[in-house]
Amino acid sequence: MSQARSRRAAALVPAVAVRQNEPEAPLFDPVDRDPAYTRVAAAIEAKILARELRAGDALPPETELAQQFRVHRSTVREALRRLESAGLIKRPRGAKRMVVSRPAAAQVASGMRHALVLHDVTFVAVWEAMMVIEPEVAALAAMRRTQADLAALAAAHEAFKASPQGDPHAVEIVARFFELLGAAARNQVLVLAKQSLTRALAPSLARMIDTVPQARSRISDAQRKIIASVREKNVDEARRWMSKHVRDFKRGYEVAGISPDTPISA
Amino acid sequence: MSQARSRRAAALVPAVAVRQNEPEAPLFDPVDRDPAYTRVAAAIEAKILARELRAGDALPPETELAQQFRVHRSTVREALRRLESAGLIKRPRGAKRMVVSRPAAAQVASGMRHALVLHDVTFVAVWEAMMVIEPEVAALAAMRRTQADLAALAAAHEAFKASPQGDPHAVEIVARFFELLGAAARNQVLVLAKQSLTRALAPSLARMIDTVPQARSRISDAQRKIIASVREKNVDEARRWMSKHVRDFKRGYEVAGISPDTPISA
DNA sequence: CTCGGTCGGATTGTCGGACAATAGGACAAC
DNA sequence: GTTGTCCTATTGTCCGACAATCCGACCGAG
Repeated sequence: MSQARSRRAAALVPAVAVRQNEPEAPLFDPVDRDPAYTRVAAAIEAKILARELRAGDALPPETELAQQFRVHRSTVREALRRLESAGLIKRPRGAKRMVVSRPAAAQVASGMRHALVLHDVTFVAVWEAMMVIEPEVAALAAMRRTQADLAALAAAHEAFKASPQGDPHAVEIVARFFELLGAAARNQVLVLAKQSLTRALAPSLARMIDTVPQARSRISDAQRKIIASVREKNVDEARRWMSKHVRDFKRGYEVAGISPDTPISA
Repeated sequence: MSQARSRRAAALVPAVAVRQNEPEAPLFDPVDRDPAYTRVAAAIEAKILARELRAGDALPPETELAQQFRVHRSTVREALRRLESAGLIKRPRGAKRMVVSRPAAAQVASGMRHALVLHDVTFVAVWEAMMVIEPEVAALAAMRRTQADLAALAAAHEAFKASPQGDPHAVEIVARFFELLGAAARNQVLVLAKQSLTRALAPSLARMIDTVPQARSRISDAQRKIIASVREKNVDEARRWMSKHVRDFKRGYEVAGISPDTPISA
């Protein structure tokens, strides 16, 4: 560290630097010269992660931040946009000051969705991940579900059955079923991962449901079986049925004539 | 809430708004009045997701964007910071213009890590997720690994064995082992999810390894077994050993006297 | 003809300053 | 108490400016 600093100092005095030439250890680190807005953002981010600024706290006004960091207000604002997009701060509707916040699940999910879409991730890849995660989540849900969870799941199931053929909302209801199951599993990490997957799959899933006639009844059946297993805390059954359920999605795609290698475009 | 809203709306059209007052169906949607920088960011983001702007393309200069959107350059810059933080655009070292890019895995992972940390997610929660994902990833890796994958895994394994007791890099090497296995599994989605988990766990894992004397040899053994199974394409064995391996982490924490409910603080 | 130096144009990073709009609070009027 | 009014703090947006730096072109020396 102090090495690096003194070396960098030498860069300002060419005569010194030219004389030494050990081939090892690149002699010069790339001089770190990131823009001020980056550093300001990093400084605030650090304070948030270190809990010195807690969720709900209001940030000092921009002018004050500008004074403290000795930069222009515009620079502070650019830093704030950074943090805002990361979900670390936000302005509640109709509030003046920015407040510290914790990134919402939806935010993380949307970030992952962007990544998946732009990396041309295929349908099978997402499906495979679901095959890994969802059955285990169902199993956990079967172990930990409460009465409230069951009620919510049942409600979602009814909503799906009630949704008319060709209803564009149907997919959202399916997604909600998955999310509720995640909630019942009481594991925030898996919930986060799951949510990204369902969100990514939703658009193409919608096409599939509309194309394959028997899709709706199969989904409905699976939901019923899963709810039953979860109600009875039958862990293995829950896992098995969810496994079937997810596997069915792929079958649906095949029937619908959608190639498994289709990238999940927005 | 809706009271306040209708009041504000009523200000714009007093006569009409005042007359009707059904309590249901909020009568007015909240007028969307998001700042310009949000809309600019959204507009560019849309073009990127729609592939009209492809990764590698250079964005028009800020002044030009400002002209096109009819906003000031400062406003454009705030929008750019938004997209930059989302990983949708970036400035390659020493490039002038911004170029469109696809969010790197590390970026998504760090986003998820922030979320996990700030939501006080506990060690067990992350561990549980690993228990779900990692064994299946190992299984996939056993099916799909190439010679190159094996070589890389072996190298990482050797590096770990060679790392001196108390080496702070040891954890990084463990993490690399996991990442390489993910790469061998040929599923970008799981890789993304995995990476977030190992990153989140790394700091506390480091403490654990330094505290528990037998941790190093157990990890080393597990890696050896896993590599062997993957080499022989023995799917079930790979899954089993990885399962053991991850389970061992929790045991290590218990031995080290770290409570499973410890939040994974940075 | 290749190599290093120089120059100008294009763009970004940062700054100073300005102003309208609005949230929040205090306070008076009904 | 509710409503209207005024004040202040703070944000959203703009204008204009300038240094730093990258790039490419041009040029002179070996």
